[in-house]
Amino acid sequence: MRIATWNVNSIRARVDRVTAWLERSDVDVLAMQETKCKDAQFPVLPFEAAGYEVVHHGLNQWNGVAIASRVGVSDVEPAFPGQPGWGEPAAAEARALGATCGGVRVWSLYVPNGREVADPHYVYKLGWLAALRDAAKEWTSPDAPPTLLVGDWNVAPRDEDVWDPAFFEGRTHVTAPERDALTALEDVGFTELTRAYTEGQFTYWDYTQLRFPKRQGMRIDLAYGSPSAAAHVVGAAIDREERKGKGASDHAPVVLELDT
DNA sequence: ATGACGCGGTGACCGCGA
Repeated sequence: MRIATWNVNSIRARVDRVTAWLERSDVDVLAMQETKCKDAQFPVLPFEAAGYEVVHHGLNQWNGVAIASRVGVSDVEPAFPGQPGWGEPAAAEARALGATCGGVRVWSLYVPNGREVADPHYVYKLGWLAALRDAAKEWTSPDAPPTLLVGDWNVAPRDEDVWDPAFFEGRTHVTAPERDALTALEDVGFTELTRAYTEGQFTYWDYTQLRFPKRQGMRIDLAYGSPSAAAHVVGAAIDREERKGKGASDHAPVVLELDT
């Protein structure tokens, strides 16, 4: 089974590219982030024509997460247990969608950006990741299905995961508390699954400043697996070709290969 | 070649992304 994650940066602007990629990539499940639309606006027909069912969670033009699957989708959850909200008063955002596809529990996650270290959004980001860790504790028990947490984590786990650590000094995505929040996932039994197969590669390049042709990117799109999921991983790849050309998302798709 | 930001919604700008 092949499972991919991709921050598509608006599914309505990108649906032709995304479905064309699906049709030639032999991917069974695609987790998408930043669909930027409400459920009724999601273009399901092109996915169905390609042979995929789609579940989507979108409340407005911000955020939005989806899962397309050609191996079934069941037990859909539009948030993880304890997921914090944002705003005054705090309200749930469309940043997490869980579904069981081909026997694997897949979570499509769009972690809050954080904006700046001094911004309340940064506090929200850390709280969101802490709550996810608490929920994930329950997903490593022997009777839980193999679980994958995939998406745009908005954290570069190591210095080598950004093109210039000095550029990011004092900025979000690289701070110790953010990195510790990912380590905490490992402490409850999850393992990052893509790095071993994609060393030195990035998943995101800013649209500005010629970041992509200059190879100035970040590794922020990651896949964490529970022990029973990690045991089945036999490969991973970042499809950098998809960042090229007019109409590309600023993120590349990340593909995970399982021996199931 | 991989090339100088791009979404959506609103209203001819702005919020947001990272």
